[in-house]
Amino acid sequence: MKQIHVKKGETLQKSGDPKSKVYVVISGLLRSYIIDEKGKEHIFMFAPENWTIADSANPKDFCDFFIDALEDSVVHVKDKTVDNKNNTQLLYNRIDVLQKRVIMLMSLSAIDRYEHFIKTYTDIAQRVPQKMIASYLGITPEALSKAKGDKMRIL
Amino acid sequence: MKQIHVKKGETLQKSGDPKSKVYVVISGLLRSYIIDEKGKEHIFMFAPENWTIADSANPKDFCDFFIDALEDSVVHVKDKTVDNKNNTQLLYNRIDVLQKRVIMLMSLSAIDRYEHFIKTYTDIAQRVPQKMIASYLGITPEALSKAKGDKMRIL
DNA sequence: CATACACCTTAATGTAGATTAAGAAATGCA
DNA sequence: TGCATTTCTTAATCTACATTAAGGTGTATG
Repeated sequence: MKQIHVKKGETLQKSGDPKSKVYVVISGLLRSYIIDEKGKEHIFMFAPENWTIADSANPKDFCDFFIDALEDSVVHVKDKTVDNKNNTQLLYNRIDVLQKRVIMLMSLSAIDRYEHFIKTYTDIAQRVPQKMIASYLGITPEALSKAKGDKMRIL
Repeated sequence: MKQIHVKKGETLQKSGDPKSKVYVVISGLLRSYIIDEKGKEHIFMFAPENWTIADSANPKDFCDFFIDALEDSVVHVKDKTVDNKNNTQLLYNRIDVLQKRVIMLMSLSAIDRYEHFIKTYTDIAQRVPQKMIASYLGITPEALSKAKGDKMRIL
């Protein structure tokens, strides 16, 4: 298990890479995202300190995701085949987050998803540009800006 | 690990139930779904033979999901705390499916999600009413009906 | 058989969010 | 400090999907 330093903007993993690793963020901030057929980015998740970020859970598959650094970061790189007792709890946590994510995408409006995001990830929300939050929420930056503006005007 | 018989329409688990189980479908078909604040159903997943269906992965949390039978089914009911070696692979598989689901919700149109669903779950698609597929896709039955109609007319 | 019920379709209208474009503000860099 | 680049906002227009409502089909039930 080695520890590496990555500069802001540096890419750790590209979609299609054969071997994906598990990255444990010691300090800084990483993200994972896809690029769809239209060339549009969709951020899948952010990973600040003490979070784990990794690709499609199955170690034998190719990567779906790009993973890069949004801030200068220090990262532990682990091999997926390394399996320890605690691993199961980590997997449960990831499934839990994913389930909630799908539910939100299906049942909440963009602005509701935004507010939930702000509440749940206050810290992250202050550290990434708004357009990245929009990407995470599954909407365009313009739509988010407008939604926020509309909200303000009502209050 | 006990085996139970459930009739079509029977509910195995309700949102808010304190203890969630893991259900392994021996025969028949189950589904999990949520009911949002507006009372609208959103199907999270279908589980035909040999599939596992379970709630929010963390065993200590309350259930998010309703789980019921769409066909007369035979189901193994397992306790989540029962942990064996194979379990890890099952968790990886679930994470993989969830990841792909989120990606689809964010990057594909309703009709594209439908076609992907048909391709991936041909069997399921023939066994559940269309309105349930719509719910799984995150759209209304009307929208799905229209999208299909439009598609036919173009070809 | 008749009636009810669940499901599918079609159509009219409404709306959230996409797209495009332009300018303003913030940030990075020489 | 000044310039360049990225990010945010606003606004006009467009489109996918939601909502509502009505009618049609199949199937289970008295």
